[in-house]
Amino acid sequence: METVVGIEDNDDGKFEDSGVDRSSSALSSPKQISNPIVYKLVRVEGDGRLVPATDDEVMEVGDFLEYENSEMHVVANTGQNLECISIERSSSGKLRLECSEGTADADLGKLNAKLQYIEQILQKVKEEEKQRISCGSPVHSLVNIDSQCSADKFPVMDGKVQSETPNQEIPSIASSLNYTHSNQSGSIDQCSRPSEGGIESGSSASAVYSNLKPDFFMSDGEICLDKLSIRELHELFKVTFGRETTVKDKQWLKRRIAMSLTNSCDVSATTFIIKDNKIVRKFEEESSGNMNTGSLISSENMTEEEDVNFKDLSAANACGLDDNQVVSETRPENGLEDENHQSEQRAAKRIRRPTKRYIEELSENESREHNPKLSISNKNMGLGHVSPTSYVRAARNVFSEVRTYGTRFDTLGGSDVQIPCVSRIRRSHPRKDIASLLKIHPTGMCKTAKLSNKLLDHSSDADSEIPDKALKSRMPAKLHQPPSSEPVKEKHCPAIGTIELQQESRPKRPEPPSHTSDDNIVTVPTAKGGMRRKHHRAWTLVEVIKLVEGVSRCGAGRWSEIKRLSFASYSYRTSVDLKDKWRNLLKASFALTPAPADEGINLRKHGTAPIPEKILLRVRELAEMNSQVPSNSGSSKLAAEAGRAHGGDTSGYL
DNA sequence: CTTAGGG
DNA sequence: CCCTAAG
Repeated sequence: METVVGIEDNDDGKFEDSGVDRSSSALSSPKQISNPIVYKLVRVEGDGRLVPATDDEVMEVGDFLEYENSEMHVVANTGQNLECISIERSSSGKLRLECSEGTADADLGKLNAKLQYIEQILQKVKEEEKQRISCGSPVHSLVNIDSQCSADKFPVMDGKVQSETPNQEIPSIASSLNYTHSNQSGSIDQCSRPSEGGIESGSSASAVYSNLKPDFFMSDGEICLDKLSIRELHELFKVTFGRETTVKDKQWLKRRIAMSLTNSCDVSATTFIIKDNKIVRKFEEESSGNMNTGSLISSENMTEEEDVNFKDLSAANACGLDDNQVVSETRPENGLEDENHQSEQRAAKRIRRPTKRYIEELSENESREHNPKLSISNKNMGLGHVSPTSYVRAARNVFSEVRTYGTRFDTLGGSDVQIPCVSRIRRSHPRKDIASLLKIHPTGMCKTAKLSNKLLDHSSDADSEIPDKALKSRMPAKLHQPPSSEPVKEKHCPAIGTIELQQESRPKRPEPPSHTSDDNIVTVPTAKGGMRRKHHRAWTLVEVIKLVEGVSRCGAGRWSEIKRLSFASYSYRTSVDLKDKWRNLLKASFALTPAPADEGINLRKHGTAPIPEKILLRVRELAEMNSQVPSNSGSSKLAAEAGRAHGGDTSGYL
């Protein structure tokens, strides 16, 4: 949480130096790609802070990533190391802090022991996998990943353990993360790291497992936990959480354990997998209960993409759950089980689904803490026990629009709870609750929001691979990508916007200035008393061009079509946005050309000539075409110009 | 849900 | 941009 705050601080840093950011991301991206963990693209600021990559960023890197993906297996090792390092660097400070804060030494010791144990298990598994791989199983890629992950994890997991683990490279940070994670979902860094690891391991492990014994996995998964006696569950709980529990509720224990295992970083996940698939399975069922997960797991021949998806899903679920749990748990540190229980339930509720608006708000605010208010959003959700399905559903609903690949990325990001990524959903309606949340902590909420996002994303992803996504095809992207949540861009990181701009503009030409980077988020007081945020995302030249192109192709008025065709990659920019922008363009184009001879002149007039005249001309042309009424009585001007435009160079453009 | 228009 | 009405 605290870490999150730090991110928030970034605001100042709008990354004007997007160039730098980009470069960094680009550099890391390939490697990242190789690593499942790395998936999340993160921009490292000068401070060393990690900023979640935006969709745009992801897109940019996307090519890279995709490319890499094909080959990544080989590279993976190197990539991971690098990534780890980078992460470490950036986040280490925070992480450590948390660590210190975190669990008691005793707990740590236990954890370490557990981790070691897990590690051993993992080793075995790896070996098995390798053998399998050598045999030529398709899983190969997965295996590699897994091994890598495990390696990372280990070091990370036990800072103490380091000596034992071969990888000393990995900083103690990881360990701190893990612990922290279990105790608190804390800083972004932590979250991202652990979650990633966890996800990765989990997915990989699961994948592997599936290869080995698909059937078993499928059928038994849950059962194992069920079979455990309460005492055993307690034992497991103890190991997992480093403390004993008096709770007798088997269900609760199972849930708890499963969740923690899944979530918890590498170690837990790994252990989990290795020891009992069941647990994992269980977790999945409970959390996601999705066919998707199951199917993915079950399929032996998973493609990389699928794997990725799977990972994402698991990660998302895990993360979400974890966070929730963590939060709930942490608070009630009193240790009363009852409290924990309650908190857990609450968490579950929370996860279920914040309103879009809510989410957005959260991301922006970055409220560092989960507010109790979150529960409000949850209100809607059914209480009782959380059914996995409900989660999914909620998520889906919320993100229906968002769910582009970007969303998926989010999922990854989701794994990192910390990263502020909220997928931005525009049309959500503001809610009072939200408003209150916002007011409360600008900083906080990130986690929650993220979590929710993750969940949502995942769920959505899981549910579907939505055609759109598929179309877009950014499957790979999804892998690499992180996080991105758009919301982040706008709100948290101005940088994102900048980046985006760069991306787009880069190809053609840098846009003027200001724009991009700033997301002006202005909160406007509503009569109701709620605050509504206006996020402003400057239109880049590229976007404008795309829009014009789309209009030319589909015709004005078919915004949804245009959106699908030309703005698939832009999760923000709704059809309404397109419409609005077009309206503005029309206005501009008319205004612009009042005088026929002045193309050059137009420019001169306003120092700011964001939109090239050619485009405006083109716009005018299109407008005319649309209207098909050159003879508009109303605007002679328009007509005249239009005519001129036609004759002129305009047509050539685009 | 998608459009269109107003604010 | 946001919001709302209308198809």
